Amino acid sequence: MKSAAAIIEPDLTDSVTAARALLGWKLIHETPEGRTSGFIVETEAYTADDMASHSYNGKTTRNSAMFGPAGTIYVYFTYGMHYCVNIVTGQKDVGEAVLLRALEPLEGITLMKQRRHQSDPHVAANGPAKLAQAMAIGRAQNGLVLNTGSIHLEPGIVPTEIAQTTRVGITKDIDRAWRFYIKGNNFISRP
DNA sequence: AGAGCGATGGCCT
DNA sequence: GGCCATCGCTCTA
Repeated sequence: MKSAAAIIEPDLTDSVTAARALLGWKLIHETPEGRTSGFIVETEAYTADDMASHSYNGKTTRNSAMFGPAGTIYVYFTYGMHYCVNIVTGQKDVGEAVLLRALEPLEGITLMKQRRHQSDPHVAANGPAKLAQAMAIGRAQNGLVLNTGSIHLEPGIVPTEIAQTTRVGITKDIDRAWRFYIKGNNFISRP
């Protein structure tokens, strides 16, 4: 029989909708050290006409992954020491993405805590740079496409209630309420 | 060629 | 709550 063997994945067409829809999905990274995974519990959307977005001033070598097709991983380095992980959304050649800000650890928790030099799983991935470190996602993973390499996205949990706020740590277009998190979850970066 | 700065986190008070 | 470490990328000259 002809089943529509749909690889279920969140709709990444609209970046803001995708930021909300990604909550609860399971992010997985397979590395030689082992497999780590967690539920996405906090996100932020960045769009092409958004002054806070890295893509606002056009494509550069740094942000080129952001102009790839939806599902591409965009990793950037900031503050001289931190990596942050995004899932590209929207149309190819239009720079839009969803920043992953926090995970609720699921598999490989010991490894995540080791990478983070922390004993408390609650602080293992409760911030964009912590998430990147706990999952060992860095420059080498920039440009990977979800579910075609070492990084995968799978269905996870269905959020009970979603909270929406303004975004964190930006100085431009600060009024857009494009941060989403699972209300009541203990693994988010801040209320 | 070089200054300025950033979608942060950790430690200090 | 505030400060600062630290460096690649971007923009300007």
